[in-house]
Amino acid sequence: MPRLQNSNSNKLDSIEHQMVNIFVDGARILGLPPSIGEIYGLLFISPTPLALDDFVERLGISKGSVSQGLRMLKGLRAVREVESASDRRTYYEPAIELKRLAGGFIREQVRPHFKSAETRIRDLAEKAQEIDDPESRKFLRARIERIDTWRRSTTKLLPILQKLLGQ
Amino acid sequence: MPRLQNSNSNKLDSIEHQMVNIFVDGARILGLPPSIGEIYGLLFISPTPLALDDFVERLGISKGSVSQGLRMLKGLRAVREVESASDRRTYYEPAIELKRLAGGFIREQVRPHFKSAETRIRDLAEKAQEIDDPESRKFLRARIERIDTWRRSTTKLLPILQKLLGQ
DNA sequence: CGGTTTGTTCAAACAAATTTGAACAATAAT
DNA sequence: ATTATTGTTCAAATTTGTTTGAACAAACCG
Repeated sequence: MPRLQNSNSNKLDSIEHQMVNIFVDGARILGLPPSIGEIYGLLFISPTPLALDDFVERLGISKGSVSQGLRMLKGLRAVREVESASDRRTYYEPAIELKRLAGGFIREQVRPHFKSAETRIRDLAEKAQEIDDPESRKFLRARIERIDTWRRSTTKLLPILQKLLGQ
Repeated sequence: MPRLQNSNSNKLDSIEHQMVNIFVDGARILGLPPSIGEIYGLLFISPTPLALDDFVERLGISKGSVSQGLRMLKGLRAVREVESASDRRTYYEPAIELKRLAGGFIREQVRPHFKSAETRIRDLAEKAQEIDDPESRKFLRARIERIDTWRRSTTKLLPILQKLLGQ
C-alpha cells in the first residue's frame, strides 16, 4: 500500500539530488562505483550523522549496496563511525578535508597498483637479459628502464601531491 | 584451414605478453579500456612503427577495436602517425615522454569533468540561496563552498603536476 | 572501369562491474 | 526464550562498458 510522504523523507529534494549527482560524477572520475558517490554525497550534505537505513530510504538503494559502500568508504577513510549512546545503530560522518580524502584514495587505490607494477617490471627486466639478439635486448632494456622511470617519478610525486592538496 | 605460424608472427611471445599486461593494468588505473592498454603496450615495445593490421594480428583483437583504440590514443596524444612514402597504410609510433602522456590524459579525461563540475557547483550555489531556513542555508553554503575549494585546489594542481612529471 | 586494400562505423554480442535481495549472524529488547 | 533490530554476505540479476564483425566508404591499382 503506497503511503503519503512528506517533502523531506522518502524522495530526495532537488538540491540533495544535484549534490549527490556531483559526487556520483566524482566517483566516476576516480573509478569508484556510483553508489559510493551517492552515499558519500548524501552524507556530505547531511547536517547530522546518518545510519544505514537513512541511506536506503533517501537514496532508494538496497541495504546490501549501502553496507558494502560504507565498508569501502571506511577503508578509504572517507567516512568515520560516530557512536551514539542512545541508539544501537552505527552512525556515519563524512571526512571533508581534501588532504585526508586524497590520502585514503592514494593508499587504497593507487599504491597497490604501483607496488605490483614494481614486481612485474623487475620480472620483465630479468627476462629481457635472456634475449639473444643484442640489438633487441638493448632496445627492450631501454624501454623497460623508461617504464620504471615513470613508475619512480609518479611514486615520488604522490606524497608531494597530497601535501599540495593540504590547503 | 589453420596455417603454420613462425614464432614471431601470430602469437605474442612471453615478454611482449608481459609488457602488454603491464599496460593493460595501467589502462585500468586510468579508467581506460583494456584494448587501449594492449595497443599502446605493443607499440611501446615495438622497435618499428606499426599499422592497424599489425595490432590485429599480434594482439588477436578485432579491426574495429584497433581502429577505435588508435583513435582514442591519438586523442590522448599517446600515439603519433608516421607517414611512410612507400606504403599506403598509416603507421603509428608511441609518445614515450611521461609529461606528454600526462598532459594528454589531463586535457582529455580530467579537465572536461572539472569544467562541468564548475557549472554544476555554481547552479547548486544559486539554488541554495532559495532555501528558507537560515540554519540549513548556512550549512549548505558552507558545504558547497567546501566542494568548490576542492575543485579550485585540484584544478590549480594539474599544471604543477604535469610540470613535476617533466623529468 | 572492376577489383583490392585500408580503415571507419555502429548495432549486436559479449564481458565485466555493480546492485539487489534473501538468507544469515549477532545483539538487544521484551 | 522469543521476537525485533541492525548489519553482513554472496549468488543471481541487472546494468554498464567493451569488443566484435559485417557493411560501408575512400583511395589506390591494373
